[in-house]
Amino acid sequence: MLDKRFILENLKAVQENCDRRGVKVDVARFVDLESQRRKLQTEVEELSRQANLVSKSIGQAKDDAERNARKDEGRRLREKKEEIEEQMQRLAAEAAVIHSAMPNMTHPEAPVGGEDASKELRHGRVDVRPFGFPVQDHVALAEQHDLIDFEGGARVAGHGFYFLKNEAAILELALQQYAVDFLVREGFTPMVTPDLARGDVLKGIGFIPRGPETQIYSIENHDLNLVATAEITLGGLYAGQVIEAEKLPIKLCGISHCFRTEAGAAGRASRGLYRVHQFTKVEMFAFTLPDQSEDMHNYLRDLECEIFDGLGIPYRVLDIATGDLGGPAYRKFDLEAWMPGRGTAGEYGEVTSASNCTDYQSRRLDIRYKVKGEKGTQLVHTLNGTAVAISRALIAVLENYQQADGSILIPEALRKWVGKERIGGNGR
RNA sequence: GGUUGGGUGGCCGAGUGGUUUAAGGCACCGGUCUUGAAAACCGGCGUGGCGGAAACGUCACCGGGGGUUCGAAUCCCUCCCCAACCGCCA
Repeated sequence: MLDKRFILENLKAVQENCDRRGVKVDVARFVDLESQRRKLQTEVEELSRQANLVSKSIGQAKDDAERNARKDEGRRLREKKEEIEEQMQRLAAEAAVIHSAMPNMTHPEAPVGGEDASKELRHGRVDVRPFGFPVQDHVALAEQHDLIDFEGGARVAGHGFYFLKNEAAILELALQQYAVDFLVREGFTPMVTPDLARGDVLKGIGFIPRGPETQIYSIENHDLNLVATAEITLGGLYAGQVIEAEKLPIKLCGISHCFRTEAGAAGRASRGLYRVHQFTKVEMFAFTLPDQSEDMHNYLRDLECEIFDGLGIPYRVLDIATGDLGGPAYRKFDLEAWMPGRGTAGEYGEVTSASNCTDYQSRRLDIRYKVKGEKGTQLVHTLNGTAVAISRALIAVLENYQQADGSILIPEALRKWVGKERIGGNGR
């Protein structure tokens, strides 16, 4: 959520921001409703003040007649107040709908435009090179080496689910180990998080559970939902808390399963593991002081680069355009890894993203910090970034490390956890 | 799933209809004392909205919502959450 006062004082800038981000919101209408509501609020407060005076005077009434007269007066004031409060609530309800639709403000350097306007910032350490033999996609490779059972997944849970088998199962664990090991050395606190969370936590982070457009699986008869990312639980961890400023920044690394209905996403370039209903992810999350968040954002992006450099996978970094930002993000960087088997001649596919959500999430979740010796509390900034989304990373590993003989090398960095250097060929 | 007890300021915690203007403590801030620090003592100290240049004024807030009343942290209804124990269970 944006700060209401900020919206009132910056109507034009907020409207322009919504337009740039392709969100249809009538900011002027919100300002109008909110101004009216505030006027009524003042009236209500004046009536409350009078009613309080009447209440206090009752003890001093000299007889029953006077006492009763004052009670009548008090009742009259209360009824009038309730009437105005009702109007106020109608205004507030309409304003709240507009308010919650407003996206975060945007970093001034974020490229303006739709998806195609996203700007490439740089490439990874490893170059994309021709293979010199016909490449296979990860589905074919997995079939050849008996690594993934899509049919079995479908039988048990439907399309979009799968069993990882053999080296793929080991690689899932190895990728987690690799990412967590790396992040712990960077000072992140490792956490295995709940895979379910309450509706309020989802909403605070910016997900909409149980709507017609929802991407979230919900549990029947409970206010619980399967999380789409550990961002939800890590952000929710500090909901309603006040953090001492000297403890910031807090850097957390969460391991969770992620569940997404992917409603409406069928039929696109989503073969095999690319777009699935469940996957495992190692997520980075940070709480910072407001003036730390931009540096933290760059840091998270650079860590993502280091992780993929370490795996030896080519990638590019995108500064995501305004029209393609989610609601809470002030700025977002994506890493797209080279997937040689994707499309007709290989394509980049999104593998991580890092967002600076400034105070947009913390305002709704009520996460504040307090500076020792200073009065009051302020909202923290929150950031999140993918360390490794296993399913997509697996695609990149399998496809980039395939060899002319059909075998697949294990990336050097993962060998100590996989315990071998090659799938197929001489290795098996 | 069952039973019981709980939810009050940054934290702990008192408080069963009107000096609650939310006691007291911790933490924090200022001061006295001290070479310095600690301790002790004195004073200050919740959050948010609105008005105001400010001093200040005013309203709201005791898990959420609703109700009773001139007046609710306190009484009633309802929902949520937390803890402990029991049952079941990897």
